[in-house]
Amino acid sequence: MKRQEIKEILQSEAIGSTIKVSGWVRTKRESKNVNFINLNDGTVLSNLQVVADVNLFDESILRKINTGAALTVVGELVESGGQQKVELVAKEIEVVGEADPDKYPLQPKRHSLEFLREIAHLRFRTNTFSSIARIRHAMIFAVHKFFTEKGFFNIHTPIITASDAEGAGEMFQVTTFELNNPPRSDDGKIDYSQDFFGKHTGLTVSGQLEGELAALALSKIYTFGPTFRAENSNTSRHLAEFWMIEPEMAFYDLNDNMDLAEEFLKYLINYALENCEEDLMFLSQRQQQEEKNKPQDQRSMELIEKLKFVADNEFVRLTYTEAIKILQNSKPAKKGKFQYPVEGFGTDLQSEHERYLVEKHFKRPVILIDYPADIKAFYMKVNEDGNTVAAMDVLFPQIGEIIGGSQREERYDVLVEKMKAMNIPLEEMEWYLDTRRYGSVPHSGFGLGFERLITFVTGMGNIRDVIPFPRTPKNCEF
RNA sequence: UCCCUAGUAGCUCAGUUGGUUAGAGCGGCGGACUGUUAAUCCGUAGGUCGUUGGUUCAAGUCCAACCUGGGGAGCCA
Repeated sequence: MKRQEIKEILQSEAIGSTIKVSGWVRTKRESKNVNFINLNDGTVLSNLQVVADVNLFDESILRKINTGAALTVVGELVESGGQQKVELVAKEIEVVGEADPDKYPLQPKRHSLEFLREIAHLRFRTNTFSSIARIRHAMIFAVHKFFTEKGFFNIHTPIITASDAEGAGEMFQVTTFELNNPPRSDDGKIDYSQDFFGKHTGLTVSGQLEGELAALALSKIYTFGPTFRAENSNTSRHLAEFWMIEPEMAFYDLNDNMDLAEEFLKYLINYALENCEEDLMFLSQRQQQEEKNKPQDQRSMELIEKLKFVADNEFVRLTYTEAIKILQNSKPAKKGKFQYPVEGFGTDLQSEHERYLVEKHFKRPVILIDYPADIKAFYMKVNEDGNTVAAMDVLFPQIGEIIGGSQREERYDVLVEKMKAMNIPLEEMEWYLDTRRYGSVPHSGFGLGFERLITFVTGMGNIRDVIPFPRTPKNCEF
């Protein structure tokens, strides 16, 4: 007999049919004549209740049915008298894999997220993490679906790269040298010409520069790959290894870029609302339970309500200069409540400022554009005023910057001047500059931190809980 | 990396101004009861108090350093 998955069983509710299921025991409740076993196979949040008549099964089998054990059950699907619509009356039970109840770390009770992080290899077996895993998958699929429908091509940009000129962060080094005795040149410096690639290499911090090359031939491309930053960041929204989506479009200006970013985010959120309802409802209840003891004003908006709100409302778009004015005239500025004062043009906006704009002033996502040139990367297009660049940051409540992007500087002379001023080694970037030498066109793109998106969609408070195996400073378990 | 904070049973936590055998709930185990819903009730085992050093007659409690977690900041996605 072919195994059926719990998802299809609960959908079909084929009363009276004999079926075979396999899964892991969540809880077992013993009764005089029957045992109730909640079985979960991960295909869906809900469990299937298996009813085992104690007179039908040997004591030695029933003893092995503990939380965490794997079972295959053959039985008849019947209407249930309890909370669930259907249940499985077992005829045969095979204990496929035992789980010693004395040692199995997951108990039928609530665990802290911090504890579950320490047993990340088992946390998939909890409602919370299986829900997140399913939503994460749905979002991966939706990303590819969105871009495919829009005529974008997915490009695999390299994971090992020699260009560390992107300025996006510290790189992890890639080498085959013996670290205690690397080859050295006469002046005592490490001689990378003898390394595997014949030069100094590292893990990518961004696929953007390579993405631009593809976009300036294929018109619209996107990357979706792992990204590595060796920054010593210890926050709830940074990972050393994360997944980033970077679309790059030829003949797009900053407005086109903003339109795409907003449409993209709303598409993804709507996809989750339409396809992950049960998991979202569970996470919503979980969040409300967790925040029950918080004072009213510190509780977050109900998850599904929050997602609908973002999907249904236009993002606010304003320039950096306008934002500075709003901040300077704000209550916290006048009362000296900001830890970092807003000094006027040139001030780098701090988290507290971004949060004020998004959470207090506008109460919705904000796209900030036209930042001062000196606080942004070399490749961003210089605006006509000469002081600002065509950058855009999409700011979300709670998580802050979810997207960073810009229109790129397509003018060869302007770009070279900028690179010189910012000490970018031109000789290593000739391949990039070739795109500006031959058939250069206006183009734009942005980067979306995939885990930040998942953090927002699931309502989780820590980015380490939305990636199966988080890599952070001092943490590379599993 | 900086600031704040925490580390006591498998998990979540309590532990008084330093004072004798370190407690609870949940989970585990044993039993009772029972078409149950993280079942309920009774009983029971389980601890090098993060590590190292120091102060003291005496340290879970005070001091120092380190390790690890959490919150915030910076860097950013």
